[in-house]
Amino acid sequence: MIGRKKRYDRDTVVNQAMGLFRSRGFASTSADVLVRELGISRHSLYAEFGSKQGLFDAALRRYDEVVLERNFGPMERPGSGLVEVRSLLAFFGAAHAGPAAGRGCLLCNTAVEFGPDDPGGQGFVQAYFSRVSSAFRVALTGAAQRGEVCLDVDVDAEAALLTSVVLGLFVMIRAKAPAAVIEQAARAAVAHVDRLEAAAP
Amino acid sequence: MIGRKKRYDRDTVVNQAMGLFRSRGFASTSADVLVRELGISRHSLYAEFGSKQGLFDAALRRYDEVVLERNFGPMERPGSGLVEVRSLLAFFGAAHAGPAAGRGCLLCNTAVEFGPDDPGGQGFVQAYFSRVSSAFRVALTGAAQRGEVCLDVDVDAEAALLTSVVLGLFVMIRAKAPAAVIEQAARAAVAHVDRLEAAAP
DNA sequence: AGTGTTCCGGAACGTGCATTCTGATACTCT
DNA sequence: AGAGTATCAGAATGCACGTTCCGGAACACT
Repeated sequence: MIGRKKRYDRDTVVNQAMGLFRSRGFASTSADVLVRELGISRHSLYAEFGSKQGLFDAALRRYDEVVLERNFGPMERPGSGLVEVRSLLAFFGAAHAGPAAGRGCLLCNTAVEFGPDDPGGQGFVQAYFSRVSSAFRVALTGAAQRGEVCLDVDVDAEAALLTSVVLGLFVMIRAKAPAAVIEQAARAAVAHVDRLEAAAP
Repeated sequence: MIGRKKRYDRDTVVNQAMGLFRSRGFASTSADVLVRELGISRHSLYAEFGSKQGLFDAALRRYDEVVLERNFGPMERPGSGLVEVRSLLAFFGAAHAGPAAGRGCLLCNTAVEFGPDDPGGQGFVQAYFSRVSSAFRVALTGAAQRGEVCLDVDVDAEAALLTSVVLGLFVMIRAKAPAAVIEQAARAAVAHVDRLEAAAP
């Protein structure tokens, strides 16, 4: 390797871009803003990522690897069950007060911003829906196998319902809906999960 | 009234603008597109609405008056109950195949596009959250008073949960998530409402 | 030190945007 | 018909955007 040292760190740049896109959306995060906030030169941005879209793709991938992994990973691992589901719902129910307030979920925001058009042609949004609903399915299937829930529970349908609930929570967290509504929704979702438990263990 | 006749109809313009903003979002619906699609001259657009934002405000108000009224109005009327709730959920569960496919809900989309920033300073998004959650609350309260549901049901929490569910459905309808997930989510939500019914009538 | 390569800061380019302006057109009223 | 007014179609304006280009600066190697 010859030449001048990079004054930026790729990982840091992608992480910060992830935060900017999450707060402001893709369209209204201008190249100017990116250069100003990321501490990377305009030239390097294009050399490293090709385009604003390229950086966005990298940010989406990173979001999947880091944030979705942290949130949904526990449900995806074998042996997961209702504990993990409840924990996730409680976490999102409190997220209106944390760093996600006014930002929501990057992938949910992207799904709405781009609508049916795929951003970047790599299927991030569809993979997102698939990952979230699968995570719930895995956890509920595990719970069913261990007898944690009634046998007549429709795992697929319940997983889809919980997917819808968390997407709705993301919308409300993003738009700063009243904290009470967010908290109550999460609490009622936990109560719903409780009701899936087998009556007689 | 003196002078040339308008060649546009204000109501039609607002309705069509509502559709465009719903499909493409605010930012990426350019003034060019509006002029081309609405059959209104550029000059008249600004004379009538002041700005693109002014037209957007009118579209949001119209959406509230027409679409929200049609969908959530039945639940808001006194005497509503579980029938109206179930009917709404079933309707949204089938919306992925209708004209809303790839478009979702204008106000949900706006909530995500603008995030915590109010579009137009008239509180449309917060009023939206309030209206949706209230509609569910009214219907559930009515159901409780008529003994349709168990007395120990937390009406506020259930209303918040259903709000979250429909917002999530809107996201999935907008981004064309798999039809099965949307249908299952709505079906499980209906089943959840069924379970609120009093065991012994 | 000198040379080649890589990166930086910022200017420059072309495009598309929201908005305003201009001359022509179509209508109402006398 | 003629005068006056409101609307129309499209050009013009000014700005912000994504992207490219350029001269200088910093590093690795001889």
